Amino acid sequence: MSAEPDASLDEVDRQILAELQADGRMTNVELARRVGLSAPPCLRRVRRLEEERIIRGYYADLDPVALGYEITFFALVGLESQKEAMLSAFEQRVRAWPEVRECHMIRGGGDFLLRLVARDTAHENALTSKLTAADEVARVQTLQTIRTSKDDAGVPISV
Amino acid sequence: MSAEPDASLDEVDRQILAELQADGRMTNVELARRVGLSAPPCLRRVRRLEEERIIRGYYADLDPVALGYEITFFALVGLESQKEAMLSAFEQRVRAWPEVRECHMIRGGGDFLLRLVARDTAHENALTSKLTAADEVARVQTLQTIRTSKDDAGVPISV
DNA sequence: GCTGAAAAGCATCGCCT
DNA sequence: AGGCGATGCTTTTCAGC
Repeated sequence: MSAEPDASLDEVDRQILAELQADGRMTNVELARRVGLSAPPCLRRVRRLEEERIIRGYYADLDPVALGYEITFFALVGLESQKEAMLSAFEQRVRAWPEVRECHMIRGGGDFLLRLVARDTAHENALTSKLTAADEVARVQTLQTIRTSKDDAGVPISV
Repeated sequence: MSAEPDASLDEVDRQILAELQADGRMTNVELARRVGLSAPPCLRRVRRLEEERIIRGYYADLDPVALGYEITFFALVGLESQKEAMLSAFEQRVRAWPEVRECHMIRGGGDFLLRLVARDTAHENALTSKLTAADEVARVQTLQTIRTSKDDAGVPISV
């Protein structure tokens, strides 16, 4: 499923990826200028990177507060058992909750780390209760974010 | 610092945000068609949303593995004290580490949740050691991701 | 605050190096 | 592989509703 047959990325490809990671709406002409190519070969490289799923998509980064989500929090969730059926059942359950934005299974058995958003404290409490009440769930520890000093998407790119 | 004077987003604005959150490279003509506007007013709305920092930017979503980062992990870091000077010192320290992609202060005093990427296990161990060795740090618990079943950027948008 | 036309700029193709 | 030139869209501005 993941992208790299040989991961044949030369320096120009890495520069393209770094530029598009920083500004995904840049025009191809501007991108070409920055990496020192003319427009057509630059576009061909971008298309190849998209086809090989090295570029997985382009997203607008929105202010959660402007959209009514005052709270971002994480939850460490421990399940009743680490049987695969139960792990999958939990994953399927939270997949359907729009407030759960990320769900990561953690090494060590039966634990998940979730990232959630909530409109306010009442909404946050309701979500925590809904997690605690789920059949598969044994314990929930919420980690409420009170300040975020760094929030970079993606990965570092050394060009 | 955050964006909303009145958060005057009508239904069309929300639709625009939902579309651009899903595909940040969509042309303005296509966006206008989807939200039922002609191109010029649609572009004006997008510009307004950008100026008010409701749209904070656009980025390409890249495959970490293709760029050589096999491992994503989280770290729960407890500091020696919760004095503001020590909290800031820790934040400044990790701001300079490119492998630390997110740094969130957690309610309850002196704890941080970090998201990090590493090229391999050796790199991950080195990062964990570097965290443990930092002056401000009392304890580090790494939460290694073994499978991610949901990884949605942004927030849910009810149109 | 929208529409429609027009100018400028961009994406993209075919061909050449 | 990269560059050039041509074509059809897209973006962007501006007048008018």
